[in-house]
Amino acid sequence: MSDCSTCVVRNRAICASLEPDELQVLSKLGRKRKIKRGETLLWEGDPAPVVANIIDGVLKLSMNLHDGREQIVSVMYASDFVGRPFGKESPYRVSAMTDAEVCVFTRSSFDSFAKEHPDLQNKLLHRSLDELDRAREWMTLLGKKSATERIATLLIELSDRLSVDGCSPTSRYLDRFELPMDRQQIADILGLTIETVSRQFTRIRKQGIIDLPDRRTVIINERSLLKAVAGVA
Amino acid sequence: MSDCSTCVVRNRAICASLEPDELQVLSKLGRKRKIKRGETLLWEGDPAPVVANIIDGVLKLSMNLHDGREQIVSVMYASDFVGRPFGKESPYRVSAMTDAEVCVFTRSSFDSFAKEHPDLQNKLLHRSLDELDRAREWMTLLGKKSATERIATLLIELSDRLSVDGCSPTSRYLDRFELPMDRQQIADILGLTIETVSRQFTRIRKQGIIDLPDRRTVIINERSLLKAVAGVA
DNA sequence: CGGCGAGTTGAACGTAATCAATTGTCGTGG
DNA sequence: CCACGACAATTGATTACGTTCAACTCGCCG
Repeated sequence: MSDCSTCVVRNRAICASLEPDELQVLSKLGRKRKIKRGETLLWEGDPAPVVANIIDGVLKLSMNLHDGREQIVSVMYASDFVGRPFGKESPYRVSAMTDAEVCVFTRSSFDSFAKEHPDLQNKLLHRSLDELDRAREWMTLLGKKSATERIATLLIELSDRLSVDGCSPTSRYLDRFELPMDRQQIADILGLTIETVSRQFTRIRKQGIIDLPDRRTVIINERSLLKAVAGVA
Repeated sequence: MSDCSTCVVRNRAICASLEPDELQVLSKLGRKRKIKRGETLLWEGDPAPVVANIIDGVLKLSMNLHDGREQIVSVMYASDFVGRPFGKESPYRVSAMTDAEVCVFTRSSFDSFAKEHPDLQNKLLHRSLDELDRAREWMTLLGKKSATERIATLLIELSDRLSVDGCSPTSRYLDRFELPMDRQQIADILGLTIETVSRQFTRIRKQGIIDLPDRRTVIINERSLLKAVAGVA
C-alpha cells in the first residue's frame, strides 16, 4: 500500500485527476516497488501483468524479434504510466534503464477501478494520444533520418524531457545532462549499431556542437546547430 | 448531417458505444464527405482541424520533414477514427490513398460532445492503445528489419486487415487482395525506396511465395513461408 | 598491477540508395 | 481499335552509408 498524499509525482501522474477520497481507494490497490537497473518489471506476453506509475528513474519499453534483435519503442520517465490496461497482455517488455521506483497495480484491480473513474480514463486517453504522437515522430526518425540526424534528435529530445522531468517550473532546456542509458541502448532506440552511435558522437563532438566529458555526460554547446543537424527545420 | 442508423460502419466505429438518442445528437454534428484519391483531408498544423470516422476507403497519416522526405506513420481503414481530438493540432497530414468517404466533425464540436460521453472516450482510449501497439510494432520493423522482412510483414498485415475490413464474419485471411497504395507509398510506409520495394517484390515472387498478376494485385501462395520471411517466428 | 566491461577507432564488407535506362500500363485522342 | 504520351514499375550499374569484424583504449575495481 502506498501513501499517495506524499507521492512526489502526485500532481503529474494520472492520479492527479482523482479526488482525495478516490485517491484513498486507489492507494489501497497500489504498492511501491523498487527496481534495479536492468531488472525487468513486465515481460511481453506475461499472463499475470501489472500496470504502474513511474515515481523515479527511467524505464524502457522494448520489442524483441525471436532472433534476439531488440528495438526500444519508448523511454519513460517519472510520472509516466506504463503497462497495457484493459485486458490485453502487454506486447512489449518493460525494464529499468536506471534504478527506479514505481507504483504498481495488478491490471485487474486497476481496470475495474478505471472503469468507474472516467476522469482517470480521460487522463489516460490524453497520455495515450501524446504517446502515439511521440511514437509516430519516432517512426519518421527510424524510417527516414540519417545516423547523424538520429543522434542529434535524441539529444534534443533527452535534454527536453529530462529538464521538465526534473520538476523545474521553468520550461527551459538542459544544456548539460546525464544519459540515462548506455551506448547499446542508444543504438536500440535509434535503430543503429553501437559503433555507428559512437562514430556519430565523436563526429558532432569534433564539430564543437557537443562535449562528452565522460561517457554518461552530454553538454550541448550549440543548441541551434544541433537542432539543424537533427533536421528540425 | 448524417443518418447514422444506416451507416455501414455503424457497429464498428466508435459511435457503436452510443445510445440511439445520443447518436441522434452526434449525427447532427457530423457530415459525410467524399474524398478523392490523393486529396488531403487534414494538413499538419492546420489551425481549423477536424476529426473523422472513415466510412469507406483507405487513408494515410504522414509526417513530412522540411526537405520533402515523407514517412507514412499509419494506414487507416473503414471504421477507423482519424484526427487529433482534445485541443492539439494534428501533427500529421491525413490524405486519401483511395477514393474514400468519411464522416467529419469539427474538432471543437466533437471535443465537447466527447466530454459528456465517457463511453465514447473509453472506446477512443481502447483504439488509441491498439494504435499505439501497432505503431510500436512498426517501429521495430523500421528499426530492425531488413528490406525483405519489411515487405513480407506488410503483405501479411495487409491481407489481415483488408479481410476483417471487408466486414466478413470469418476471421480468415485473404490470399488474394488489391494493394490500396502504389510503390512509392509502400516505400514511404516501410522506410525504403521505390526501387528496393520493387526488387524485393520480384525476389519473393521468383521464390514462388507470392504472385503479382498486375501491379495492384497480390496473391499469397505460401503464407507460412511468407510469415517466416517476415521474421514472425 | 592485472583483468574486465564499455566505448572508441579502424578496415573490409554488404545492403539499400542513387542514378540511369528500359519496360510496362493506363488513359486519351486520332 | 490502335497509336501515342505520361506515368508507374522494373531492372541494371554504381555509390554510399551503416554494418560487421577486429583491434585497441579507457576507466574502474579487485
